[in-house]
Amino acid sequence: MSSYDEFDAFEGASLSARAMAARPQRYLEGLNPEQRAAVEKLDGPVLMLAGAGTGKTRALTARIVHLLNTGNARPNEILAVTFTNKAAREMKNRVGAMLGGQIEGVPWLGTFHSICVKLLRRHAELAGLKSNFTILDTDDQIRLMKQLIRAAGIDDKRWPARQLANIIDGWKNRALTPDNVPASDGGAYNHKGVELYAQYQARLLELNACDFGDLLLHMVTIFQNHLDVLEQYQRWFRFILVDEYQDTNVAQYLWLRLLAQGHKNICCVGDDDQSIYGWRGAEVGNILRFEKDFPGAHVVRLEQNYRSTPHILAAASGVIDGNENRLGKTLWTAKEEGEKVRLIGHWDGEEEARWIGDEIESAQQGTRGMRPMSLDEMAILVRASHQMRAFEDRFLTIGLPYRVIGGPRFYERMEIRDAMAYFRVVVSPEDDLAFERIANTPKRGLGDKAQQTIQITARANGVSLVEGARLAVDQGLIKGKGATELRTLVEGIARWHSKLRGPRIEVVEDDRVLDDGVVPLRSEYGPPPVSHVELAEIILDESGYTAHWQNDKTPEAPGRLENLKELVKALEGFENLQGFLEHVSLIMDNEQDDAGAKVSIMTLHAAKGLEFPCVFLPGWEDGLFPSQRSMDESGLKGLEEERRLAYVGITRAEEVCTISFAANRRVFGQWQSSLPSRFIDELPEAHVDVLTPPGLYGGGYGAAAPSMGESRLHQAAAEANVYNSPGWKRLQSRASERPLSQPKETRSTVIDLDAVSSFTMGERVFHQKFGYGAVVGIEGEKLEIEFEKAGLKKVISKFITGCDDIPF
DNA sequence: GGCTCACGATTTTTT
DNA sequence: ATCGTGAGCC
Repeated sequence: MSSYDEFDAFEGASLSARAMAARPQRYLEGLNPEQRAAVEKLDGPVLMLAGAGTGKTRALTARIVHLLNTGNARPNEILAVTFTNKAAREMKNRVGAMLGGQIEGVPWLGTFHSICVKLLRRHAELAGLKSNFTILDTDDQIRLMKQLIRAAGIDDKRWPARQLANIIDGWKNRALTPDNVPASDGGAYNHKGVELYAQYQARLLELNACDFGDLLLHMVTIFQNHLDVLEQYQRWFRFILVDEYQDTNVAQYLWLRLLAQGHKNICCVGDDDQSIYGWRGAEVGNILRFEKDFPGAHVVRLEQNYRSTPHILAAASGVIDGNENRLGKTLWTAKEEGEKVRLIGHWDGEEEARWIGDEIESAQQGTRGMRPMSLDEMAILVRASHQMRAFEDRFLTIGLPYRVIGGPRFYERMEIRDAMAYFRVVVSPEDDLAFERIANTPKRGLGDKAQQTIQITARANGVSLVEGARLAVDQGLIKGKGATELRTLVEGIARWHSKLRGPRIEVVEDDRVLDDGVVPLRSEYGPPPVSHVELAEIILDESGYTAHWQNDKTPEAPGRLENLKELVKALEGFENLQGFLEHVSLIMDNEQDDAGAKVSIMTLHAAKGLEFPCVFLPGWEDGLFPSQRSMDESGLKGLEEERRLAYVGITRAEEVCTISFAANRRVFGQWQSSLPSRFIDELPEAHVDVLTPPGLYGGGYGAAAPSMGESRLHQAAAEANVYNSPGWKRLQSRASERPLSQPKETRSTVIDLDAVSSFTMGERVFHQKFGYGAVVGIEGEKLEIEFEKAGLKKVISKFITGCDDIPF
């Protein structure tokens, strides 16, 4: 019934559309009334305010399916944008699952960047580029800027390239081209910022390249300056959907607004309370202003939370209430009470890590009437990544498996970037930045002078660096070992390049553009002589790059070779090298599929969108969280963003949420004592349990806790300052010096019993994280090892492998 | 060209 | 503390 009702709202729909509308709509079942309203209100602007854990992805995907199923849109008329590839992938999968293979997919579902690449390749010439432009990552960006900075005679030590990159990124986020930068920003980068920005943009065009920010900026500029192009897409994209709208920056906002001007069917989903990316250009204002930007907007609030217990929700709400600029939502849940949010103070960061480690081990067994939990169900969410170390150290010591989420991505690793640069030069020999990177990697005896000669020769002849290198060698401008090696490299590149494709064959012109949403790529060549996977191996071998790491004796070398193998393996999933490079330039994620249950350690930012039954939130100290820097730089705005971060953290927890702080912490090598976070005061007392810190049974702090009654949590928290008294310091320092084997260890039955200590004193061993070292002590399965790089550590033997190759 | 030493920075991070 | 970078030295 209702399906017909809402369908009737669309006049002039074709018979086929009507027929499609009659399909069963199982995807609507199980949606709550608000979700359903957000799904079914198809025309006009819609703002879906989706609180944490309220089933926003579900509603969003149901909306796409509904658009298709009712015949209101064909797949290629829907533009659905996300921020991350992960989100895009998830949405694709869920839409695909709901459609059950009826429709191939939604071609214009992707990240802002991937969609812009697709668009920009079609209209590259309007931005002064060729359609095969390369996309530079941050590293390339910085190297390029450094060249320009030095060329301008600026001391790049006093004025780091990184800083310029941030400034320029900031401008691009605000959709500012060099000639649009407001005068008030003129002082940026020692008054040279705007000039260098212009130079940088010019250089990018010369290189036929653009950076991430350009993808959006170019498209916004094209839309603004070429009405015909804009109108074409305005007509084409009849329905627009945006995920995480609170994270959009000005450029993304303009891009969306321009495109939505046509049909005005734009549905933005987001949560102003989860806006935590202001520091990289996100404008909460975009979501706050939505109703003004899109008059007549329909606002739907998703407030039923399916994730957390009432105590957890209440604690989160109590904290976020402290923010002024909010659209306002009240989350509720049908779940049962559950445990209160737990709060505990510690003497220092190490003790905090030790306590959390113990808690995790007992949670695995299931204590205090709690069900036993798997390590996969637990996470530690920190404000800053340096906080992770304490946990890693502790968990390695007690043999608790953990995984760090985030951190350096696979494709950002040196060896991967080197290999990719090789592939890039082979695919496009005019890619100067890539050539620069690999020219002397591995070492070919090319010093600064030789590299300069190549640059000069290339520039003098108006050719690429590869060509320049060839000329320089031919003309004898480079001599000796370097010349021979360079000639080999240049010849190698030409040889590998020739293996990319087979012989040329006839092609038929095909200028289909938008009908299926994909630019048809037609092969102009016969099959290549070797597969691209084999070619990749050939390149890495013949260039000497593989050998370079095989000869490297540092502990990282084996891992790097392993990564290279993985890279080549990843190639198998692609048609050719070009396709792979395109994918990688946009998709920098790093799926860790390592088996076995592990506790997750990550930053609060990385945790957004995730959920765990049991969450630990350590380090709630003023200065660390909220971060001093954030408050110094952005004042109240910064503090509010930190508060939203607290909200995000608490709302990750499904069943148990434990907040902790330490009275003392080592920061940059200095001991520093700090006060509990102001956010702790904002937790509603009725939903919090104050726990007794370890080692203080019957002590002042422990006794104080139960008697809190009317007193504020703040007082309990402030008790941490009792720790600053000399007496406590003595007591505590004794407590923390207690040998690691005492009472706590007896509970650690998790340790792998198969790992018989087969190690001998003085044996040379290898550890995944610490590298090579020598065994200097053995206590059962616990080894004391003097690592060559990492120093003396105690490690469980199952994390250690012996090395039989080199006798120590 | 490769190594050592000193200096400086050091929130959060996607594409 | 620690990591990365760059200058200076062998």
